[in-house]
Amino acid sequence: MKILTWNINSVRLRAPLALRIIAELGPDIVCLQETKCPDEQFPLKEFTKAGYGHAHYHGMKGYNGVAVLSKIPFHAVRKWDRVSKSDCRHIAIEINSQKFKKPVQIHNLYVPAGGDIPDVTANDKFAHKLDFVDELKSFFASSYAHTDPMVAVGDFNIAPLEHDVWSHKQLLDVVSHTPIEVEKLTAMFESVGWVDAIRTFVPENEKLYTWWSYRNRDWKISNRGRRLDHIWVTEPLKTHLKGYTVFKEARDWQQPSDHVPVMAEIDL
DNA sequence: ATGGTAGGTACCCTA
Repeated sequence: MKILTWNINSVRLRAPLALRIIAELGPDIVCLQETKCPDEQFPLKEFTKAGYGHAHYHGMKGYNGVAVLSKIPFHAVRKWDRVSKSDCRHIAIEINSQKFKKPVQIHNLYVPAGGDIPDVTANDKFAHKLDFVDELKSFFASSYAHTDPMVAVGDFNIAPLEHDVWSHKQLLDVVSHTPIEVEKLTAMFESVGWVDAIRTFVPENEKLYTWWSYRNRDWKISNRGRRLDHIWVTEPLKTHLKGYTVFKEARDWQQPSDHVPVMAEIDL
């Protein structure tokens, strides 16, 4: 089972790129963030034609939005408001697996970016981001057990490790890598004993990025990246992890997203 | 220290 996550930054503009990614990587389940698309305008037909006939999406006009597209059937579709906002950042599905007695929960998350100033009193968006991660921590801790088979993917907008950013020192005061954000994400990580699936394949002392700003003359030459996109699994799935892809070449395509697709292969 | 780009919407917001 291949599960792919990608911050697509407009699904209407980049559905053709999503189809190209699908053709090259062959994921079973595709989780998108920043679809920026109301549900009634979602380009479902293009994905259905490509074999992704099962869909669950939750979007709004202009901002945010998350979607799950799948080759295989799923059930128990859910969506949540977070931090008292209906801003389309958290949905989930369940799939049946022969390997586990319980269905596997798959959560698709778009954590708020948090604005520019890393100060909750000066910046409401930063406060909202921290509250959002706090709420996810409580949600996972109270809703699930460490023994539940689960996957959480998405744009978490936080690069927790020193080598998840191009310069740990220079980004300590930059939103996405501040100690308070890392502390909150770590608490969420511990809520149900998540495992960082991609870092089981790439050692922590190796640089790994999934996002490069649009605001660089040449993203590849400056290579000031961050690892903002994640795939986490719970302990029961850890020994079932078979491989990963960070599809960097998609950053070089025409009209790219600033995020690249991240995929994990899990024996389910 | 600064400003740089992109998408959606409506001429400014968020990233």
